[in-house]
Amino acid sequence: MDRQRRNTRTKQLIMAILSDSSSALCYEDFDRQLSGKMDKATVYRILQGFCEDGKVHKIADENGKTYYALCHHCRSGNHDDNHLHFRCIRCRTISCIYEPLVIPPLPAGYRMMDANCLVSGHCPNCFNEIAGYEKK
Amino acid sequence: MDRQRRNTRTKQLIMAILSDSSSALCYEDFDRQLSGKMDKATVYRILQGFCEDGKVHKIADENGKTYYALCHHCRSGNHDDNHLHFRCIRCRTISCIYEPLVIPPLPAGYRMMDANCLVSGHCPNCFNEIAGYEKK
DNA sequence: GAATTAATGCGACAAAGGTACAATAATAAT
DNA sequence: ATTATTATTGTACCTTTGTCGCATTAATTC
Repeated sequence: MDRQRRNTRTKQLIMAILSDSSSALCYEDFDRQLSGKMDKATVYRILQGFCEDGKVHKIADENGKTYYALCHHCRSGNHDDNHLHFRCIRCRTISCIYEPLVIPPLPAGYRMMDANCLVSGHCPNCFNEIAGYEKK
Repeated sequence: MDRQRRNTRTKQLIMAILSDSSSALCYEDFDRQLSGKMDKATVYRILQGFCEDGKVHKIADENGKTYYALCHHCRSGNHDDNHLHFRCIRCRTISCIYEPLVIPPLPAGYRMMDANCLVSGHCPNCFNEIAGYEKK
């Protein structure tokens, strides 16, 4: 029998922060928005729980730091987050890109079960700002 | 003027380990093959240097642990490792897949500069073993 | 062989995250 | 509404992965 989840204030807060954000968030982002009022362990445990429930997925950046973003089409224990993630090298934000991701056929014998892609470059916002500066 | 590299015994050993391996290696792998004789900091620094020189590239796994593999077409300061990396969920090895990787066109405004893909599943070896067991 | 300076070993340190356990607070049961 | 149950939280501490400063060692150059 599964352990029952309880709908606590902290979980609601964290879920609200996730819903309000257009980009993926790391622990520090949550801590800042929670004004440091919640313990580190609690925040990590809640995010971990959301992942187990299929509500949130993890994204590992180039340095291994973990970011969290809401899932759109996942079910508990059956994540389907094989979409692209984009890291802007200027503003550092990571966001989900929901274009269908086509992984090329793998060499004979490989069986793919999951894909995790982090593309980096300039996001539209930053690209515009850079272009703006150049024109001046 | 760049700081000159010196061709030390340790560097040769680490390069030999990399050349002999068909999969990407993490610090522990190097440490084991060096029988724990080299200091942690030294090993990390050498690997870091190889990366700067375009000889080696880093791969971050799902948990942020770093793996290292030889580069094939990179120049110093100009890495071109946008190939797929494959993590076998059974034997845990990570290997480079040199099939051309086609990133789908990004939404308007995004400028891609680099891509990092970690696909996971079963490698040919493990898939065969699993299939073998099922038939018995 | 001597001088120069890159590389190494050592110890301490840092960031990201997890764990054990007692205290607290959602739910369920009465 | 009150009590019982047990999920959740806070606290303190630990682990893993990796970095830094600095004195010592060893490749290169002269």
